[in-house]
Amino acid sequence: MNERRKPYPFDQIEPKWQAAWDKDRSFHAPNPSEENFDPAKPKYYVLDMFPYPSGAGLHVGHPEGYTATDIVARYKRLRGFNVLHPMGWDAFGLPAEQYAIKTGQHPVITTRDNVAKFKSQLKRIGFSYDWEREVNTTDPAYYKWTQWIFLQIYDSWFNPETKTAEPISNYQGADPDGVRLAYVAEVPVNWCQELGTVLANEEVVDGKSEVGGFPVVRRPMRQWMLRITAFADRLVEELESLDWPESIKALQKNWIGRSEGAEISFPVVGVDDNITVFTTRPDTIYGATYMVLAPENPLVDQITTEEQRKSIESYRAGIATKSDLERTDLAKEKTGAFTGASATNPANGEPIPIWIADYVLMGYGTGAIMGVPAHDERDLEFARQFGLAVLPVVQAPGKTPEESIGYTDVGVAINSPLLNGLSRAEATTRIIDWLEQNGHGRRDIRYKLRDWLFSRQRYWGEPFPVIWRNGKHEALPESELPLEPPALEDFKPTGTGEPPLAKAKDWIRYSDGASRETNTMPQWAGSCWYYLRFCDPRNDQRFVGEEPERYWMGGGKPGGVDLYIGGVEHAVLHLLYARFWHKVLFDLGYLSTPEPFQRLVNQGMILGEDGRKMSKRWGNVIDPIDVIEIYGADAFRCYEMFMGPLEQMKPWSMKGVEGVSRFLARVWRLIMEENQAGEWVLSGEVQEVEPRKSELKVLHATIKKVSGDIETLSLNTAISQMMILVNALTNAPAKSVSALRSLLVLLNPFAPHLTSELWQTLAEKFPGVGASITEQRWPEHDERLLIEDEIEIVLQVNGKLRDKITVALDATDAALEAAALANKKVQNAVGGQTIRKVVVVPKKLVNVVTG
RNA sequence: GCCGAUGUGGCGAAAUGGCAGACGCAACGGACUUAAAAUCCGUUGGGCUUAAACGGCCCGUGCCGGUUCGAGUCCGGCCAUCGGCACCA
Repeated sequence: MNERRKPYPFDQIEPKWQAAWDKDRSFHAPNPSEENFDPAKPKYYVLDMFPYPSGAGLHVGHPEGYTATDIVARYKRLRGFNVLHPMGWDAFGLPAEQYAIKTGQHPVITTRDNVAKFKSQLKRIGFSYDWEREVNTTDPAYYKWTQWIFLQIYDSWFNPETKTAEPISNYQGADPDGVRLAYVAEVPVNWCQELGTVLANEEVVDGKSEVGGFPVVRRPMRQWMLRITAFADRLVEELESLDWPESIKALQKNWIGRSEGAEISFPVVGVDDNITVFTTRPDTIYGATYMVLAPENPLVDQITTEEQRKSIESYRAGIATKSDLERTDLAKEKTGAFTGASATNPANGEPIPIWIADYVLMGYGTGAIMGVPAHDERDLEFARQFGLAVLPVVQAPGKTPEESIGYTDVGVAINSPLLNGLSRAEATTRIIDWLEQNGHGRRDIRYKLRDWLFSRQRYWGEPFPVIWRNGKHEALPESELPLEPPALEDFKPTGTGEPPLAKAKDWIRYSDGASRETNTMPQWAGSCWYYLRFCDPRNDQRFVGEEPERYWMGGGKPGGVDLYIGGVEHAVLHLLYARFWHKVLFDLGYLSTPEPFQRLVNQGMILGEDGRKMSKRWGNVIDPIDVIEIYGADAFRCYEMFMGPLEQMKPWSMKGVEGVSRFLARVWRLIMEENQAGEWVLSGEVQEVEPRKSELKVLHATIKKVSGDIETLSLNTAISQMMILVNALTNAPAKSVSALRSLLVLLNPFAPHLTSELWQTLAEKFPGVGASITEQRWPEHDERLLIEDEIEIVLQVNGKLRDKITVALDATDAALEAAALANKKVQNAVGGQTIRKVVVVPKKLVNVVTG
């Protein structure tokens, strides 16, 4: 392979400037108490979702979001902001541990190597991170505070009166352990045998583990849970004020799944017990013709009659062997079994049979429903399957309205004695009031969201700062943090559900009979608060100092992280968990804003050149470092932004990279030329002259467009506009130093190395240019220069373009109309038709309407 | 089924209700060169008309309809693709 001639010497200038930025601490953001802190500067916090440093290194998806934030960070600095733009490592997790199991190499070592690799790769792209703020979730100095935050959660409860988290010491009830925000419960959990651990609902996709795609089964286990459900309402409501994509808001709302309705009690005939159901349609109670319990519902044992016991037991046994996937298969027929018992419909006193069926889930509502075939498709299907009573709905064929149930075509209820004549909304209110007054039920809200299963049976995670004494848990004293995991030879999961840490007998022993918790926290723990640590990463007294927190998170309106960019895959995982922790810490008085991330943007996935998802399987994976070798980091950055809208999914194109690389080379040759010896020197065409009028116009149009486009993250069109400018300047006989100065500052956030080098070269010959490009001010556009004295007017007949004419800027409407009517092409198009109307849009067009 | 996003040239894509296709890729033609690469200049949505050029005309933003002097853009109804949720009562 012969050496490809480089379009400009990026291989020399890129390492040079990266080293210079490091040496000069160019991108260090001082905190309020530090020297060089300028209180006059507004703050801007721009954050990337920090990566898991895998052994494979960066792929092209990482730098997409990172480049966008880097452009914004550099732009805001030039605009005079104090910019917080940090990077760190989310380094606990399965791959490092699995690698350890395979090779025996400790995850600390693998993590260190992988971080070093990631960091050197990120540096090669020229990101302007403040590396002095680097954090690593696996660093004891970091997870000390993860453990500390867990203890704050453990020591809190949710006060339903104030709807906030409060210290457990405020709790007046008898059983504080029953209300803690972190608690232990024996619950059916998602157990993954292959991974040897339990998983959160959010980590299970289609009955398989999100990591690895291994089967997941339901199994009751004692686990640590976080009471995220207490915050369900606030997590939904407070989404409203956030500048997030609607799709992400919808995903979170959907996941939380709030539904309003009522709880209704049905007395069981002949047994001193009630079956409580949750329904969103209490107004349909008159149509309830049977009840269904989930097969796992403990009430089943109490109410089943002797004759039916056998058939109930065999049905339950059949269900138990089924996976969640089989159970929830929508295509299958309804199954169920009769308990022999019946219940009384509280609304009309009618006895109705009680069944069990697997279409009713123990995990939602009360694990029991009232069957209303007239209103619910699933109930109807079940009733038909088993020949249960189905009340005809309004105007069913062959039925008179008198025999029917439901709402008439004018929307009022019939054959529902308490509700007749009411609208659906009125009927719902009326029936709930009636149920409440008569002790049959109450208004209720239910959520799909479950409490967060927070413990894992893995080695490579934060140990819980908890000890057990006489079967009861208690907090480890704060002075003993960080609690480091024991040194282990064998990291393997035990396979039984007992955590690997249980093998470290010495470590477990705490003191006089007390022992340590052996579960570890899930990977999400460290990422729940890293954005806070970035504000004050070296503080060893507090998880974040009050002043830095107030400045970076509280300052400005409305506060929080000003811009957060990352992948959509975290919509219901990281982004929900972090909001939850943030709210707890906010309630406890540690934070100044109720929400962590004010503006969120998701970058779209980059596909392979073949339009498929990049994967080893298709052989279409692009390695960013390979691209940088050939085209340089600036071309790589610009191409990733030029591909298309940031949020959109789009395929990679090497030809596209080449096009952008050509553009950067044109910028280079605008200022540089090769001398006889083949060295690049300042071009003789660069002169201290005023730009021509046409150049000034396109320059100022570019300043305006690029500034606006960076604010809205329309980075592809910002680059287009700079291409237009460069094309215009290339055609100019003399290259004006002042125009080049502006161009370089505009392009600097996108191509920082190239512009830094060119700036330096310019400044050597023309001292007025100014020392360092990173210390320049962003140019302002002059609206007056954009105004033309002659403008083009579009002439239309009936909305169709017929001609264009050039007129003076100050031409009156009447003059425009006259010019249009005098135009030959307009006259041709009008023909003999009468002119009904002439629409004149000043400075734009004239539309002649005939009729 | 429900929720959300997206449909524009050969391709990636642009267009505050006002010239559809900016910018880039690819393709084609030209300049430079012994030649190639690189670079520079030009053409490029489809069709019809014309011997050719100039010009002229028609069609065109997933489909059907509506609002408007004017719709890629707004409204209503469909279709397709992608993503999420899903016997959630």
